[in-house]
Amino acid sequence: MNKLDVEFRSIKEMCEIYKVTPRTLRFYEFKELLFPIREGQRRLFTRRDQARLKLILQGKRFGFSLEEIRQLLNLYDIGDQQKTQLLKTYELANERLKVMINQKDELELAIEDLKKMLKWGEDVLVTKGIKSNEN
Amino acid sequence: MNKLDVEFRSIKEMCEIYKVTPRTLRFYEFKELLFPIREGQRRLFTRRDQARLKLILQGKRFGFSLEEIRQLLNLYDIGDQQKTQLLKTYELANERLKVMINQKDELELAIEDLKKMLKWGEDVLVTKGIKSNEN
DNA sequence: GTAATTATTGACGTTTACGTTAAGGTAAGC
DNA sequence: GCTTACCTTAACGTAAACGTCAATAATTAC
Repeated sequence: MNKLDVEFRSIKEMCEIYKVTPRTLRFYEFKELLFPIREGQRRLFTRRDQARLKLILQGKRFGFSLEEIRQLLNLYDIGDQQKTQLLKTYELANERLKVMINQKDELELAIEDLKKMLKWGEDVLVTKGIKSNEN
Repeated sequence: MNKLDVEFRSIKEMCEIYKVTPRTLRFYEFKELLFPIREGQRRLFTRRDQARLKLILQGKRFGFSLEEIRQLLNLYDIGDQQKTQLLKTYELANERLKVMINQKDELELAIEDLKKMLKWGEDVLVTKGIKSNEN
């Protein structure tokens, strides 16, 4: 009966553990990303919901939209998935990876450009005696 | 009288040259990023507007918001700027650079994680005979 | 002189991922 | 019996950066 390994969690517990707001969890349920069961009115989040939430948060880090994440979550509900669907999901993730790598390259370029601009701006500031050139 | 070096440009010309929509240019004017003059009703974009637009598009690449860009544009209108303001602008750009570098690091981490997930997904697909392991 | 082109202002619509009240239900503690 | 804590649904609000009409005007082409 360990608090760290219970079957169900209240919305509050979920919020504390995963650093999200109640609104967020309800929103994810509304969007069919989570499927908490009910005890009367109240939501009880299962282990499955917790696993899914972890993946949702991961997915957000990857820049997936919630809708994309919803699709990706099917990758973890394999039993009832058709092969085609599964493969499609895999490919979706692959495409996202490409996008992310492009983003990274773009970002690196932008960083370089901004660095140049800063150097220029620094020169201007130094010339105008607003900033010293030490450091 | 070269088309490549005229004093004023119509909104249409601007759109073609800089790959933006009329709405965008009007929006930038509304937001006080551009200051086209008027010939009757019509807007005429000056060289200054063009220079500013280039910087706006650059700024967007850097992930600046339009409001931040509006402030940064003051860096190029130096004559009437107070030193304090100028330095502040410089520092704003510097902070943005830090943010961008953080973003890049985050993105690189996310890419690595996604790669791992893809590898795992690939294994699953291969195991299930949905995908071959060649390539 | 009329159609086509290009322009204008105005204003509501779009997207995403929630935030923010409002108004109330339920259970525990004292 | 009352407070307090926690929960619920419903529904409008928010941000950014424009998109997308609508209605109208001026210019140009033929």
